[in-house]
Amino acid sequence: MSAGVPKPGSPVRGSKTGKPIMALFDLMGRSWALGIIWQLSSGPMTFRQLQDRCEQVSPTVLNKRIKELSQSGLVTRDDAGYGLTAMGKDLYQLLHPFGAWSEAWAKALSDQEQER
Amino acid sequence: MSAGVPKPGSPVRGSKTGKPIMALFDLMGRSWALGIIWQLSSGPMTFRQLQDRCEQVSPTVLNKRIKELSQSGLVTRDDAGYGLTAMGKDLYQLLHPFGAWSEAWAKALSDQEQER
DNA sequence: ATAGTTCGCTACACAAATAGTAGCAATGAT
DNA sequence: ATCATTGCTACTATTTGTGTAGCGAACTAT
Repeated sequence: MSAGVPKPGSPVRGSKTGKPIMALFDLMGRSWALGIIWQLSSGPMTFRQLQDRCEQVSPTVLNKRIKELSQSGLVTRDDAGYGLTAMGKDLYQLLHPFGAWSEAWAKALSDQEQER
Repeated sequence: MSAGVPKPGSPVRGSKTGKPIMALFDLMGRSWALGIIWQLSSGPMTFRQLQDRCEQVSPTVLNKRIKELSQSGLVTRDDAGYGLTAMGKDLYQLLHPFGAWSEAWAKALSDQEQER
């Protein structure tokens, strides 16, 4: 049922409507997609550097994600290597708060474990 | 390589370190996880209502996601049905801006298509 | 010129996740 | 007793991801 790269307006994995938010969720809901954007936020890097940063994600998937994210206008490649486009950086701005939130979430979960 | 429900501190799918942000990305990077939180933000609902809202996601996956999100402290169930916990609502606050962003993204992509 | 290194990536076999359909046990209303 | 609705579970088919090996091109050093 997958329809290739999630593109707003056309059906995507798990969504026949293609509502932009669903297309975005599909794109972000693929393995390592979020991680790749997260890592690239610290600046452009080579394929292999990116692979290392993403804890040895398989080249198969990395290449696939890169192609998808490129077609979605979030990632590009230039002399410096792979990096975020303006739109990609824009998305990262929304993603950034998740870092701090995840720390609080981690703490809440471990506290909750203590109680048991 | 999956390690069940992504839990900060322990290895997760695609991450051996278990850094909170990676655990969170793993959790969110599963099919329909984001969509479920998105839908539940509009209030509690039954299993089947949620399934309908999520465009007929298979019950297998929906049930799996619900269990994962419950264990992660983001979703609960009460008389009114399934709903977001306080922490879940908190996460949704971060997720909310993605709605508007995805619309802009959709527009940018279609404009880009016009140019070709 | 040649040998070595690093690069982006492809090929392939295996494992895991998801889709999609059918249907069951429990509950409540008629 | 019948029927509808609930939250699921079982099952198979397909898709997606993992993990390893290695190729061809580009660069570097000898």
